[in-house]
Amino acid sequence: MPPNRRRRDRDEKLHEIVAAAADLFTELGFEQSSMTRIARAAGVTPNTIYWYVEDKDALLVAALDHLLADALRQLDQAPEAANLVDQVLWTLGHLQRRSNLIGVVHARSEQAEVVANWHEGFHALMDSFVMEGLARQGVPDRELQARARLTTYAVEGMLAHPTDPATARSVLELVLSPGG
Amino acid sequence: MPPNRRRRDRDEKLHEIVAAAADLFTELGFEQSSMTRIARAAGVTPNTIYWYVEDKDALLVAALDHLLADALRQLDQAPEAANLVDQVLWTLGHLQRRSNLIGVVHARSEQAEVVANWHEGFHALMDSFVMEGLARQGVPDRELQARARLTTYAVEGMLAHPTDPATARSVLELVLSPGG
DNA sequence: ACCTGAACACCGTTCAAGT
DNA sequence: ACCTGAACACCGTTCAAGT
Repeated sequence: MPPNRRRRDRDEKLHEIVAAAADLFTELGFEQSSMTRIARAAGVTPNTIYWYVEDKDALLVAALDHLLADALRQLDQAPEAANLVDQVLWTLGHLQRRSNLIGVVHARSEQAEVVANWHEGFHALMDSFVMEGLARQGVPDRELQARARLTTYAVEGMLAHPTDPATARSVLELVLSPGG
Repeated sequence: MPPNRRRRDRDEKLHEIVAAAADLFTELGFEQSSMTRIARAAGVTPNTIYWYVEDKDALLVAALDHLLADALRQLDQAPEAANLVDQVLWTLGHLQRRSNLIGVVHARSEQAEVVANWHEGFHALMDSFVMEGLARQGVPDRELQARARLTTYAVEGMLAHPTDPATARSVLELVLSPGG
C-alpha cells in the first residue's frame, strides 16, 4: 500500500470524525457531545479518536475550522449581502443558528490554549473584514479600530442574548454608520 | 431548640457554603471547583451541600448573588465614579478581576434555567442603570435602548477579550457620549 | 500504522442509614 | 432536621494488546 493511498484514507477518516463532531457540537453543545457519542456517530471507538486528535479541545478546534470554511463559502455566494450592515447582519444570522458554539468557544478559551488561539485568530479575521468595510464607507482612520471592536462586541452580545432583527439592525446602524 | 435558633444555624451554614463556592468559582472557575473541593473548603461532605441547594447550578446562582451584593456595596462607596463613563469603567475593572465568572454564566445559561434567569435579571439591572445615566446626559429617548444594549455588549466583549484601559475608555466614550 | 477492550481517576448526584 | 459513607452512572483519557 503506497503512502499516498494511506494519506487519503487517514484524511477521510479524520474528516468523518471532525464532521460528526461539528454536527453534534452544533446541535447538542460541547458538553452534551461526549467522546463516546461522537465516536458512535463517526463509527469508531472512543479511544480511536485519540489517534487522530490530541484531545477534545483539539477536536473542537478542528470542528470550528470545518464550520468556518463552510460559512465563508456561503457568505461568498449570498446575494443579499450588498452593504456592510447587511453583510454583518447575514453573519449574525448565520452565527445565531449556531449560538451554542459561541459560548463554548469562550468557555473553552479559558481552559485550553488551542481554543484560545483559534478564538484570537477568528477575531483578527472579523476585525480586518469590518475595518476594511468601514474605511470604504469613509469612516476616519482614528475611529476604525474602536468601531470594529464595538461591532464584534455587538455581534457577540446579540449572539449571547436573543435579539430580534429590528433591534439588531438599529444597533448595527448605530455602530457602522459614518455619522452614528 | 426553638425554630429561630435553627433558622440562624441553617442560614449561617448555607452562608459558609455559598461563600466558599464564590471564592473557588472566582479563583479556579466553575469546572475546576468540584463539589468535593467546595465541600472541603466549607468543612462539610460533598453530599451535605445537596441538603442546602438543589444542584451545582443553584449553588452558582447563590454565589453570584453573594458577589453582586458585595460589588454594589463597593460601587456605592467608590469616590472616583463621578460620571457615567467612569462608573461603567469602574464596573468593568471590577468584573475584569472576575472574568472567569462571565464565561461561566454564559456557558451555564445554555444548560441550566436557574442561571439563565439570573443572567436575564442581571442584564435588566445593568440596562436600567445605563439608560438612566444616558437620559441624564441628554441622549434622546429613541436612542436610549440601543445605546444601553451596546454598552452592555461592549462591557461583555471587553471582559471576554483583554482590553487595555485606554482602548476601553475610547470604546465607552464612543457609545456613551451624546454626540458619539 | 491503526484500532480496540479494559481500566483509571474523576465528576455530579442519590440514597439508605445514622443522629 | 441534618449529615454521612457508600454507591451509581457517567466523563475524558490512557495503555497494553491485537492486527
